[in-house]
Amino acid sequence: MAGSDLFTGTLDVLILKAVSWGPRHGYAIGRWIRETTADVLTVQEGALYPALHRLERKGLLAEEWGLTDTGRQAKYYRLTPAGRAHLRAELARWQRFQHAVSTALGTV
Amino acid sequence: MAGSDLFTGTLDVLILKAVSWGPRHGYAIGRWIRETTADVLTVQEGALYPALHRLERKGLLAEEWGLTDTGRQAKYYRLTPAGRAHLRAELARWQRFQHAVSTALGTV
DNA sequence: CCGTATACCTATGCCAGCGAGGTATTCGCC
DNA sequence: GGCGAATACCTCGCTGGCATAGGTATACGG
Repeated sequence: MAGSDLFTGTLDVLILKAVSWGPRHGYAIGRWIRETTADVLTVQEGALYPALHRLERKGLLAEEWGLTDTGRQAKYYRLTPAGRAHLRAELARWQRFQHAVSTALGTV
Repeated sequence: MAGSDLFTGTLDVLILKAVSWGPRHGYAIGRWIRETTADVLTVQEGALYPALHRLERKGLLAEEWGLTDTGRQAKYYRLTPAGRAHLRAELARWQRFQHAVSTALGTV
Protein backbone atom coordinates (compact mmCIF):
# COMPACT_ATOMS: atom_id res chain seq x y z
CA MET A 1 0.00 0.00 0.00
CA ALA A 2 1.01 3.63 0.30
CA GLY A 3 2.23 3.74 3.90
CA SER A 4 4.04 0.71 2.45
CA ASP A 5 4.96 -2.53 4.16
CA LEU A 6 3.95 -2.98 7.75
CA PHE A 7 0.68 -3.61 6.06
CA THR A 8 0.80 -7.31 5.25
CA GLY A 9 -1.83 -9.18 7.16
CA THR A 10 -3.46 -6.01 8.42
CA LEU A 11 -5.60 -5.60 5.34
CA ASP A 12 -7.88 -8.52 6.17
CA VAL A 13 -8.79 -7.33 9.63
CA LEU A 14 -9.35 -3.79 8.34
CA ILE A 15 -11.75 -5.11 5.72
CA LEU A 16 -13.64 -7.18 8.26
CA LYS A 17 -13.89 -4.17 10.53
CA ALA A 18 -15.17 -2.03 7.66
CA VAL A 19 -18.22 -4.24 7.22
CA SER A 20 -18.81 -4.87 10.92
CA TRP A 21 -21.62 -2.29 11.09
CA GLY A 22 -23.38 -3.51 7.99
CA PRO A 23 -22.83 -4.39 4.33
CA ARG A 24 -20.47 -2.25 2.30
CA HIS A 25 -19.26 -2.57 -1.26
CA GLY A 26 -15.61 -2.96 -2.20
CA TYR A 27 -14.91 0.51 -3.41
CA ALA A 28 -16.46 1.99 -0.27
CA ILE A 29 -14.35 -0.29 1.90
CA GLY A 30 -11.21 1.06 0.26
CA ARG A 31 -12.42 4.61 0.77
CA TRP A 32 -13.29 3.92 4.40
CA ILE A 33 -9.79 2.62 5.14
CA ARG A 34 -8.20 5.64 3.52
CA GLU A 35 -10.49 8.09 5.29
CA THR A 36 -10.45 6.66 8.81
CA THR A 37 -6.68 6.53 8.70
CA ALA A 38 -6.39 10.05 7.33
CA ASP A 39 -4.60 8.86 4.20
CA VAL A 40 -1.95 7.02 6.20
CA LEU A 41 -3.18 3.74 4.69
CA THR A 42 -4.16 3.61 1.04
CA VAL A 43 -5.31 0.26 -0.25
CA GLN A 44 -4.40 -0.47 -3.84
CA GLU A 45 -7.24 -1.96 -5.84
CA GLY A 46 -4.92 -4.73 -6.93
CA ALA A 47 -4.74 -5.72 -3.27
CA LEU A 48 -8.29 -4.91 -2.23
CA TYR A 49 -10.34 -6.98 -4.66
CA PRO A 50 -8.24 -10.14 -4.41
CA ALA A 51 -8.46 -9.80 -0.61
CA LEU A 52 -12.25 -9.58 -0.76
CA HIS A 53 -12.44 -12.70 -2.92
CA ARG A 54 -10.08 -14.47 -0.57
CA LEU A 55 -12.20 -13.63 2.47
CA GLU A 56 -15.31 -14.69 0.62
CA ARG A 57 -13.73 -18.02 -0.31
CA LYS A 58 -12.83 -18.52 3.33
CA GLY A 59 -16.45 -18.02 4.29
CA LEU A 60 -15.78 -14.90 6.32
CA LEU A 61 -17.63 -12.58 3.96
CA ALA A 62 -20.80 -13.05 1.90
CA GLU A 63 -21.33 -11.07 -1.27
CA GLU A 64 -24.48 -9.79 -2.93
CA TRP A 65 -25.15 -7.38 -5.76
CA GLY A 66 -27.04 -4.25 -4.88
CA LEU A 67 -27.48 -0.58 -5.68
CA THR A 68 -25.56 2.34 -4.24
CA ASP A 69 -27.18 5.59 -3.10
CA THR A 70 -26.50 6.98 -6.54
CA GLY A 71 -28.11 4.04 -8.30
CA ARG A 72 -24.99 2.22 -9.43
CA GLN A 73 -24.45 -1.52 -9.41
CA ALA A 74 -22.07 -2.60 -6.67
CA LYS A 75 -21.14 -5.83 -4.94
CA TYR A 76 -21.97 -5.62 -1.26
CA TYR A 77 -20.07 -7.63 1.34
CA ARG A 78 -21.33 -8.53 4.78
CA LEU A 79 -19.87 -10.45 7.69
CA THR A 80 -20.85 -14.08 8.08
CA PRO A 81 -21.06 -15.43 11.65
CA ALA A 82 -17.67 -17.06 11.08
CA GLY A 83 -16.39 -13.70 9.85
CA ARG A 84 -17.56 -11.96 12.99
CA ALA A 85 -15.86 -14.54 15.18
CA HIS A 86 -12.73 -14.21 13.09
CA LEU A 87 -12.82 -10.43 13.44
CA ARG A 88 -13.00 -10.71 17.22
CA ALA A 89 -9.98 -13.01 17.25
CA GLU A 90 -8.02 -10.82 14.85
CA LEU A 91 -8.70 -7.71 16.92
CA ALA A 92 -7.24 -9.45 19.96
CA ARG A 93 -4.28 -10.60 17.88
CA TRP A 94 -3.66 -7.08 16.61
CA GLN A 95 -3.68 -5.72 20.14
CA ARG A 96 -1.20 -8.32 21.34
CA PHE A 97 1.01 -7.69 18.34
CA GLN A 98 0.78 -3.92 18.56
CA HIS A 99 1.56 -3.91 22.25
CA ALA A 100 4.50 -6.27 21.81
CA VAL A 101 6.09 -4.22 19.04
CA SER A 102 5.50 -0.89 20.76
CA THR A 103 7.08 -2.22 23.93
CA ALA A 104 10.10 -3.53 22.06
CA LEU A 105 10.52 -0.29 20.14
CA GLY A 106 9.96 1.82 23.22
CA THR A 107 7.22 3.76 21.51
CA VAL A 108 4.65 3.01 24.17
CA MET B 1 6.98 -15.85 12.41
CA ALA B 2 5.09 -17.32 15.33
CA GLY B 3 2.59 -14.55 16.05
CA SER B 4 2.30 -14.97 12.30
CA ASP B 5 1.60 -12.36 9.69
CA LEU B 6 1.28 -8.79 10.80
CA PHE B 7 5.00 -9.18 10.98
CA THR B 8 6.18 -8.32 7.49
CA GLY B 9 8.17 -5.14 7.44
CA THR B 10 8.34 -4.98 11.21
CA LEU B 11 11.33 -7.28 11.41
CA ASP B 12 13.78 -4.72 10.04
CA VAL B 13 12.94 -2.01 12.53
CA LEU B 14 13.04 -4.50 15.40
CA ILE B 15 16.52 -5.59 14.34
CA LEU B 16 17.74 -2.01 14.10
CA LYS B 17 16.32 -1.28 17.52
CA ALA B 18 18.01 -4.36 18.96
CA VAL B 19 21.44 -3.01 18.08
CA SER B 20 20.71 0.60 18.95
CA TRP B 21 22.45 0.36 22.33
CA GLY B 22 25.53 -1.34 20.97
CA PRO B 23 26.70 -4.27 18.83
CA ARG B 24 24.85 -7.55 19.11
CA HIS B 25 25.25 -10.80 17.22
CA GLY B 26 22.49 -12.36 15.17
CA TYR B 27 21.44 -15.11 17.52
CA ALA B 28 21.23 -12.63 20.41
CA ILE B 29 19.09 -10.30 18.30
CA GLY B 30 16.60 -13.10 17.73
CA ARG B 31 16.58 -13.90 21.43
CA TRP B 32 16.09 -10.24 22.33
CA ILE B 33 13.04 -9.94 20.10
CA ARG B 34 11.50 -13.05 21.58
CA GLU B 35 12.22 -12.00 25.13
CA THR B 36 11.19 -8.35 25.01
CA THR B 37 7.92 -9.35 23.40
CA ALA B 38 7.30 -12.11 25.92
CA ASP B 39 7.24 -14.78 23.20
CA VAL B 40 4.58 -12.92 21.20
CA LEU B 41 7.08 -12.51 18.37
CA THR B 42 9.40 -15.37 17.47
CA VAL B 43 11.78 -14.74 14.60
CA GLN B 44 12.57 -17.75 12.47
CA GLU B 45 16.24 -18.09 11.63
CA GLY B 46 15.31 -18.41 7.97
CA ALA B 47 13.94 -14.90 8.22
CA LEU B 48 16.48 -13.43 10.62
CA TYR B 49 19.76 -14.11 8.85
CA PRO B 50 18.63 -13.05 5.39
CA ALA B 51 17.26 -9.86 6.98
CA LEU B 52 20.61 -9.13 8.61
CA HIS B 53 22.42 -9.58 5.30
CA ARG B 54 19.87 -7.38 3.60
CA LEU B 55 20.36 -4.58 6.11
CA GLU B 56 24.10 -4.95 5.82
CA ARG B 57 23.93 -4.69 2.03
CA LYS B 58 21.83 -1.56 2.40
CA GLY B 59 24.54 -0.01 4.54
CA LEU B 60 22.36 0.22 7.65
CA LEU B 61 24.33 -2.35 9.60
CA ALA B 62 28.04 -3.13 9.77
CA GLU B 63 29.26 -6.59 10.68
CA GLU B 64 32.36 -7.77 12.46
CA TRP B 65 33.45 -11.11 13.92
CA GLY B 66 33.98 -11.22 17.63
CA LEU B 67 33.76 -13.39 20.70
CA THR B 68 30.77 -13.91 22.97
CA ASP B 69 30.95 -13.92 26.76
CA THR B 70 31.33 -17.68 26.59
CA GLY B 71 34.17 -17.51 24.10
CA ARG B 72 32.28 -18.49 20.98
CA GLN B 73 32.75 -16.97 17.52
CA ALA B 74 29.85 -14.73 16.56
CA LYS B 75 29.19 -12.08 13.96
CA TYR B 76 28.43 -8.78 15.63
CA TYR B 77 26.26 -6.17 13.99
CA ARG B 78 26.25 -2.47 14.80
CA LEU B 79 24.31 0.50 13.49
CA THR B 80 25.95 2.67 10.86
CA PRO B 81 25.11 6.38 10.91
CA ALA B 82 22.74 5.73 8.02
CA GLY B 83 21.23 2.90 10.02
CA ARG B 84 20.60 5.15 12.98
CA ALA B 85 18.90 7.73 10.79
CA HIS B 86 16.85 4.98 9.21
CA LEU B 87 15.83 3.68 12.61
CA ARG B 88 14.59 7.11 13.63
CA ALA B 89 12.49 7.35 10.49
CA GLU B 90 11.13 3.83 10.86
CA LEU B 91 10.15 4.45 14.47
CA ALA B 92 8.11 7.45 13.38
CA ARG B 93 6.58 5.39 10.59
CA TRP B 94 5.64 2.64 12.97
CA GLN B 95 3.95 5.10 15.30
CA ARG B 96 1.95 6.62 12.45
CA PHE B 97 0.97 3.18 11.19
CA GLN B 98 0.15 1.81 14.60
CA HIS B 99 -1.97 4.80 15.48
CA ALA B 100 -3.81 4.69 12.16
CA VAL B 101 -4.67 1.01 12.44
CA SER B 102 -5.66 1.21 16.10
CA THR B 103 -7.94 4.13 15.34
CA ALA B 104 -9.57 2.30 12.44
CA LEU B 105 -10.03 -0.85 14.48
CA GLY B 106 -11.26 1.05 17.49
CA THR B 107 -8.66 -0.57 19.71
CA VAL B 108 -7.20 2.71 20.89
C1' DC C 1 30.64 -38.62 25.70
C1' DC C 2 26.37 -37.33 24.35
C1' DG C 3 22.46 -34.34 24.19
C1' DT C 4 21.21 -29.56 24.35
C1' DA C 5 21.93 -24.89 23.59
C1' DT C 6 24.48 -21.74 21.02
C1' DA C 7 25.70 -19.68 16.55
C1' DC C 8 25.80 -19.52 11.82
C1' DC C 9 24.00 -20.49 6.97
C1' DT C 10 20.95 -21.23 2.49
C1' DA C 11 17.65 -23.24 -0.90
C1' DT C 12 12.86 -23.83 -1.97
C1' DG C 13 8.31 -22.39 -2.23
C1' DC C 14 4.30 -19.77 -1.06
C1' DC C 15 1.53 -15.85 -1.24
C1' DA C 16 0.34 -11.02 -0.16
C1' DG C 17 0.64 -6.77 -2.05
C1' DC C 18 2.22 -3.54 -5.98
C1' DG C 19 2.02 -1.80 -10.53
C1' DA C 20 -0.26 -1.59 -14.57
C1' DG C 21 -3.33 -2.59 -17.30
C1' DG C 22 -8.56 -3.12 -18.63
C1' DT C 23 -14.19 -2.26 -18.78
C1' DA C 24 -18.47 0.26 -17.78
C1' DT C 25 -21.46 3.67 -15.69
C1' DT C 26 -22.74 8.14 -13.66
C1' DC C 27 -22.08 13.04 -12.74
C1' DG C 28 -20.72 17.72 -13.38
C1' DC C 29 -19.38 21.09 -16.44
C1' DC C 30 -19.00 23.76 -20.48
C1' DG D 1 -24.33 17.09 -26.73
C1' DG D 2 -19.85 15.83 -25.28
C1' DC D 3 -15.97 15.03 -22.26
C1' DG D 4 -13.28 14.40 -18.23
C1' DA D 5 -13.37 12.86 -13.52
C1' DA D 6 -15.09 9.92 -10.18
C1' DT D 7 -17.22 5.62 -9.19
C1' DA D 8 -17.10 0.57 -9.31
C1' DC D 9 -15.41 -3.61 -10.76
C1' DC D 10 -11.67 -6.88 -12.46
C1' DT D 11 -7.04 -9.61 -13.58
C1' DC D 12 -2.20 -10.50 -14.79
C1' DG D 13 2.69 -10.55 -13.79
C1' DC D 14 6.27 -9.44 -10.71
C1' DT D 15 8.73 -8.78 -6.52
C1' DG D 16 10.18 -9.84 -2.13
C1' DG D 17 9.57 -11.30 2.76
C1' DC D 18 8.81 -15.04 5.48
C1' DA D 19 8.16 -20.15 6.70
C1' DT D 20 9.88 -24.63 6.12
C1' DA D 21 13.42 -27.56 6.28
C1' DG D 22 17.39 -28.70 5.87
C1' DG D 23 22.74 -28.24 6.96
C1' DT D 24 27.57 -27.24 9.84
C1' DA D 25 30.25 -26.43 14.01
C1' DT D 26 31.41 -25.33 18.82
C1' DA D 27 30.71 -25.08 23.95
C1' DC D 28 28.60 -26.79 28.09
C1' DG D 29 26.39 -29.82 31.50
C1' DG D 30 25.63 -34.30 33.31
